[in-house]
Amino acid sequence: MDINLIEKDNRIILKDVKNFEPKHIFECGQCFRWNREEDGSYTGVAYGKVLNVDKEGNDVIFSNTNKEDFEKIWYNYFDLGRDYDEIKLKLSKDETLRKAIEFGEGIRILRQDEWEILISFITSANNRIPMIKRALETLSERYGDFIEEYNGKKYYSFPTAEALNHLSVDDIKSCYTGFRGKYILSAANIVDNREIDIYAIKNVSTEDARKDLILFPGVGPKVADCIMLFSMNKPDAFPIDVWVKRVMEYFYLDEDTKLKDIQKYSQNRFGELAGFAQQYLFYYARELGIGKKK
DNA sequence: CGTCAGGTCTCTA
DNA sequence: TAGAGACCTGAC
Repeated sequence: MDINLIEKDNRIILKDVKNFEPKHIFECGQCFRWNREEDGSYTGVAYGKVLNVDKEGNDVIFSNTNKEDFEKIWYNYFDLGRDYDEIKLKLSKDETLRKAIEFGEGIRILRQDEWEILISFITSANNRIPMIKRALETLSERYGDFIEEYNGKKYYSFPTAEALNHLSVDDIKSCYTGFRGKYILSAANIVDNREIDIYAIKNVSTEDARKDLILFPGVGPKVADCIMLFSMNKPDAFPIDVWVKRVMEYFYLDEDTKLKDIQKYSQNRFGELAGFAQQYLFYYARELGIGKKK
């Protein structure tokens, strides 16, 4: 995407940006450490930096940053090199997706850190979003590094595998992780001891990456697909959570379709763009409560 | 008080 | 190989 950017006063302004809506990006279920401010902007931490993102008209404003970090971190993080017009055009041939895309037109898939996403989605299993956020924030406050205070709030980086590997299960459980604490510690152990190189998995095929990820305890097919989609640039991954299951059954399939059959159907129907379809459908389903039983 | 939430693990047939 | 139960925790 062509970027027309202005740098001033510790800000980067991207002029006339299409396919970029902070609410859609930060609330489509892919990230847990971005929070809405009173003015409607979002502040979050990624790659050890604090950033505030806002939109004014068609301009996107990144505050608390500079051109160097924009080029080094944020351009890639926000997937700004990808042509979302083309993706939307292809997916819009499907009538349900056309509506979902219209609804979440500003979604982009973030390119997040593999380790952080591994732990984040292990934490997400059978959990609620506010609880997941609280657990990850607590882990960061206690075991990450203090970065800076921004608008009166203190921000911490996500703890490293090494930092977590030094802890006991009870330390990790006391961060509201519940029964997932043992999985988190185990993942820290595996990554810190380099039994699995979490940063090399993206280099193998989606099918092989899924097999590698499932070796981590607490990682099943759904969490593996989240990790691949949200941190490994594998857009053919299609995580099926309760919302996606509901929306797929509601629009495309019978009730009580088995996960494996939904997986097959989606892969077949959406192919290389399945992950993007998943994001539009998830946001559409969750915001509208589609298929939710009373 | 049960139920349930961004699933996965364990055990059984 | 498939299906049932258990599982931290807290909000309803």
